[in-house]
Amino acid sequence: MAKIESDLNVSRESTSLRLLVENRLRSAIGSGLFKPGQRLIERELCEQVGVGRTSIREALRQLEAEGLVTTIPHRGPIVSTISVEEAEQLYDLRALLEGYAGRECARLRDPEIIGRLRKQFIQMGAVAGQEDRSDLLAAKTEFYAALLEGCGNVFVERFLKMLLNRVTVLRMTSMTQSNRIGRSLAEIETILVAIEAGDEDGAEQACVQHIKNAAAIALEALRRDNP
Amino acid sequence: MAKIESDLNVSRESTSLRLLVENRLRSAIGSGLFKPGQRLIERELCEQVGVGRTSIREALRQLEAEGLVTTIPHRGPIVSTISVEEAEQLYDLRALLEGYAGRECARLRDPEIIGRLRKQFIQMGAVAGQEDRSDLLAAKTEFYAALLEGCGNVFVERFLKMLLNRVTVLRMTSMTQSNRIGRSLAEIETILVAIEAGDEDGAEQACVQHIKNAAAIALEALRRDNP
DNA sequence: GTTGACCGACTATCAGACAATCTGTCAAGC
DNA sequence: GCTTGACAGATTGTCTGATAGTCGGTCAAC
Repeated sequence: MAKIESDLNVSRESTSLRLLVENRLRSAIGSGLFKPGQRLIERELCEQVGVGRTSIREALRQLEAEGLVTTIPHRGPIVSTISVEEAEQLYDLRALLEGYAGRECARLRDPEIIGRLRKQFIQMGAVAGQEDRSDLLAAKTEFYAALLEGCGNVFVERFLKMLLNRVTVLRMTSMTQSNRIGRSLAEIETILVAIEAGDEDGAEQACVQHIKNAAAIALEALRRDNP
Repeated sequence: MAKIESDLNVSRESTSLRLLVENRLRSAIGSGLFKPGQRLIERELCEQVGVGRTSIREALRQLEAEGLVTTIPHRGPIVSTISVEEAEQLYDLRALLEGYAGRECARLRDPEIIGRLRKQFIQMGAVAGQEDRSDLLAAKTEFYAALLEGCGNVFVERFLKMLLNRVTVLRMTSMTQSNRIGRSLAEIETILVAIEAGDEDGAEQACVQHIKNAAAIALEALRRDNP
């Protein structure tokens, strides 16, 4: 339905330098270039990104609203750290929301969404053996994106995206455990099968269980690092 | 635990003019002074609030992140409108999150939280007969605040606050229906009783039902106005 | 070891300026 | 009459420079 439009969108969203800065900083934090706790000094960011202070500041406000950075008054912004308690709460909420998303996906059974889910699942299986995990992470991200879209609730989608941004760092650690990959794939297949079958309860359960397992790994790693 | 600290906090949060502006604008929108769809012209806001453009803009970015205002590129920010579909989704998510909050309150049974809930419930009963509904609204807001805090999950709390900001306008319309007050009070009592009894399922159910009822009224009113 | 003054590093905020872009209008042309 | 194109006004997007306030650390004095 929106395909024609998007084809005409040559570079219509190039508007707003702020959004570019925002995404740049977001990915810099997500990729670990900026580490949790690190100070983000406005002038340095100006030089690094090559824009004025105004754009930097407004982008930082946005990230602050998302919880990705924390601004200490008269001290400046830092990359948000996450305590073990917060991580637990974050995963609890994620389980709740993703369970809901899975249930709704199973209820609605949008063919396009299911196609995207299956495609990414196959892709994940294909790249699971690679040494470099970035392809796997990309496929998993796409899988989640389809799941969130499929629930048909823009608020759930937005909130889950915010949560996902916050856990990206933790997710990397929980992914590196190679013995987890096999089980993770199996869990995702369970989700997929339940959605395709329209099994609402099963899809919800599978999503919740998947998050709980990922949470257990991530939290253990976090507890080990931050005692 | 935090009581001593908060007593010493003379005016420590007076820092950051931006936050003041933010809350000012938030309440202006919430109270209906700025109506949905209305344009918010930066310079006018500068004059009205009495601060520079920087502060206005950064506060607007924050509100934009919360979904309270929408910025149209090169046109400027407007107070967010809400379609019927979005309102439905918003209430669905609210039911999910508040159900969780109620369940967790019942599980944790923090005496301080329960005290606050009961106090606000009594207060609501006391002012329910008043012509002016602002006292009732205030008590209800406090009740919710205690409920959110009591769930012990900062993310749930933050998200629900954002959702509540978005529905405040709708809530006013659903509140004005005076025949709803009695039932609303009864529903809240059900929630309170279940929490006090530690009945997790009951608390969740009661919260969800309460939201669903409120949603039905609000959505009907919305459909009537925006066909 | 504590107190107090001082300095440097930043942020917080403001004011002014210029370019880019959207909107509406109004006349010209078919 | 309807479309097209040009033009002006309004507003944002962005940058720059400047001032004041605040935090953290240092270092001497008591």
